[in-house]
Amino acid sequence: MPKVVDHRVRRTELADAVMRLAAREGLSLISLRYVAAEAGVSMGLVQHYFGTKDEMFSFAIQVVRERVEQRLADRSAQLGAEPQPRQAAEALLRELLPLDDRRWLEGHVGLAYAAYSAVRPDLSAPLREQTRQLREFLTVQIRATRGERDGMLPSADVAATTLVSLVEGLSMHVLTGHLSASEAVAAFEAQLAVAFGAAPEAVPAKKGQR
Amino acid sequence: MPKVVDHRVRRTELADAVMRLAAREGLSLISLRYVAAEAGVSMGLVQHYFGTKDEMFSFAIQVVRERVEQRLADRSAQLGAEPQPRQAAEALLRELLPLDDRRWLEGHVGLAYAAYSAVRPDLSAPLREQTRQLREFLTVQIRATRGERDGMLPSADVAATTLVSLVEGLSMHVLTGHLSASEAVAAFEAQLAVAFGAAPEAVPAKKGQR
DNA sequence: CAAGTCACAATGCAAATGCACGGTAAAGAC
DNA sequence: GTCTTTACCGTGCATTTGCATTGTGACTTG
Repeated sequence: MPKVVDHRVRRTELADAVMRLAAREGLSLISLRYVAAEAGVSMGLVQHYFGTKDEMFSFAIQVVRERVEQRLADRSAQLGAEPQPRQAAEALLRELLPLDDRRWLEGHVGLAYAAYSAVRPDLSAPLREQTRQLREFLTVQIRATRGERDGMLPSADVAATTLVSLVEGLSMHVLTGHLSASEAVAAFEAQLAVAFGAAPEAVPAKKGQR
Repeated sequence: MPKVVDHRVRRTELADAVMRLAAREGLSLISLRYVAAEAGVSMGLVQHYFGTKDEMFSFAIQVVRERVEQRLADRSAQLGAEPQPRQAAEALLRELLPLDDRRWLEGHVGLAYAAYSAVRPDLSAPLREQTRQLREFLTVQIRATRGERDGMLPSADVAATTLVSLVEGLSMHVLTGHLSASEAVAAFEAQLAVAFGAAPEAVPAKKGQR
């Protein structure tokens, strides 16, 4: 074997270029040459590591998914062994909102891919599994918190579904400029209180405009 | 003037072809020739009515927006002059969920355009205004319903923001196959009850799987 | 009927696209 | 040393792209 090159590393570098372009200019005008230019390499190299454009795209979306998963795992570990259910749920979901540059970029990529994979369902299968797990986790956390009485509150799995979908919708509205980050956070926090039936703890109602 | 042709009509026919393609195959591979073929016309005709591809796209998104607005207006009129606030809110928001073929198609187009316009903010400005109005309307409805005591409920505008974003997120998850329509409806209904602080009215918890 | 205007068709074209392919150099195997 | 494998480059190519341009027939107006 000649020059030792870790394929995964190189491919990930290229996937990074893809993501930058997807976030900055949109998925549509991503070409092999454009990716090569963005990554600062030759086009032959891109071809060397990805036989086809679709393969490159699939890999890139997989990288995004793994990163999100990693971030969630990190955040989870950071909470310790026996975190309070509500704190855990809040931490994980908040991690999905586009509240800083990195997550804003990832959100854009995610949005682009959501539209893309709405047409190519094969690509969205792993992502689907990921959100399913998240929903399941939330259901458990919610159930653990309010075992006693869940009066007229929605059932735990409905509450979990609502939280996940709400975060998705809020993210989308932030990314498209329909909402400011602080508005999104306010709505999210309020919903968290609803789902866990927890203390109102004086929602500050700080509403920064755009 | 020779042959009388209503430009708006022809352009809308073409926009319909664009929307069908966007929903079926995605925005990315829409070409002028492809649109022409889908509409069953020559490519010269497409060029005749749209000077440029971007112009065609802008027009198509505008049509989608106007249709949604029209549907909301119709639904609103259908409710009579003095509808109950909660009924009105439910009807309008439910109109936005992809619960039948037509709205499923429109949802796909909307998702594609959301991703597209996340990169071209100029196109998303009118759409932004539209959701702003919807949010405002909901705020009024919510405030009207629970004037008396709004104990630990989130403030009316936060509740409105939450509803709109939730519907958006639920739609997205339905369109990408993460949720079934009935799951989405269940979550939506539950949230409506939260926002309006209304009767639990026995959420049937019917959860059809995908 | 002459003239002008407009709807639409057909072709052309430069640019960009994804990909195939051959070449080169370097690093290990022997 | 030779040989083989691999990383990477460069070019070529058929296809597709958006758009310009020119042509043609139908219709209205004078």
